[in-house]
Amino acid sequence: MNIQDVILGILNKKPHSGYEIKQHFEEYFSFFFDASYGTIYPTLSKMEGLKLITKESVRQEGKPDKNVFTITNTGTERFLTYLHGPVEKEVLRSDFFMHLYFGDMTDRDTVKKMLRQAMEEKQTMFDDLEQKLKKLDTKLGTYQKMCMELGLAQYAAFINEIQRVLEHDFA
Amino acid sequence: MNIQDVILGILNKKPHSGYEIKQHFEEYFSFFFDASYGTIYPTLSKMEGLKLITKESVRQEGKPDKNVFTITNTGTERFLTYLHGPVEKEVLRSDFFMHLYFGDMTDRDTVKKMLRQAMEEKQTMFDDLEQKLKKLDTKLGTYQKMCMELGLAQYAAFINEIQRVLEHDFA
DNA sequence: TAAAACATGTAAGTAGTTACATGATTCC
DNA sequence: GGAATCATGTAACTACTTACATGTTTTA
Repeated sequence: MNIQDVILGILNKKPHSGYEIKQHFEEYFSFFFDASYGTIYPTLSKMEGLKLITKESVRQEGKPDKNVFTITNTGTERFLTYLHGPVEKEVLRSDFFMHLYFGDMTDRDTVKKMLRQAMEEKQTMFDDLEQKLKKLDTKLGTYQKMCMELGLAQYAAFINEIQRVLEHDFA
Repeated sequence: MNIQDVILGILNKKPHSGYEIKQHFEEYFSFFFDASYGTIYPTLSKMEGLKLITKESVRQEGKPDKNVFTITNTGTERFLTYLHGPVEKEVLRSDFFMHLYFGDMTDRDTVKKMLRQAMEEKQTMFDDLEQKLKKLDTKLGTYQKMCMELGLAQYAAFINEIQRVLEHDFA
């Protein structure tokens, strides 16, 4: 999976501008993927050069012009190749786990505070994702919902486990 | 969190060679952090230049020589600064979620297979981590165990949710 | 009139991987 | 003798972020 595959997937549903692609990332899959404008715009140019997508300038009322990108047949082919290909190993990079791992090098209270904070942050993420799921309910397909429900299940497990640890080991 | 902080944390317990550091990554926190030799060795050289660590060549019986690195006072200070500093947002990059998200662009059976495979892989990771936790029991500190238990809890939640989906939506 | 949202893009830098390259020693 | 493990390192490359730079339009 690279950002090109992800962009192709989004454009395969309907045309988007770079700005809209970034919004899609934030709205729909911020919890398992993200990319900045600094990656999106150069990638779109590159993909246009590769004939995977085409650009069209669109005038808007009350908003600046935008460059809308549409997927080509080559692009769709390439996306389906990705989709039918092997699923890459998932990568987690967690500073929270690292801090916890080395917790014995600081005092109990610092660790306790960190655990509480991590739990609260996760709870916020849980609430946000849950709200999003409710709000977008009819707009979402089965698989999009599954992604969010899986995300929620993992968040809930994390929260419960921290709660347990806080009660059991830090009483 | 960067790799320097992680290496300092490991060396703060006891001196290690680059090879041993990589082994530590794999043995203890492969599920939330990893780095290759291509990063480890150049980083160790850089850290030696910064006086965060010192190098000593050690002859071994039945094995090639190794360069053992020891943390300096400056290194310990720097590590504690990291440990007391803010916890960075965790980053997940999941090709599995991406494939699932775009599942409606392929057939049900392909998705079903993918879900099954993901569940089996997670189960393997769960089993490996659980076994490691049992095997290393006495060697692990409270916080190391917590990390592993948290990891297990999240794996279990993922597995259960996939199982539920497989029974409920793919019966 | 200032902030927020919409919109696009570049340049410099960071952080990492993969593949290559080498070599010792042990175990089968 | 060949595979596995131990051990170190470099070079080329990939992929990304952050900060910079610019500008429009709407809303408070």
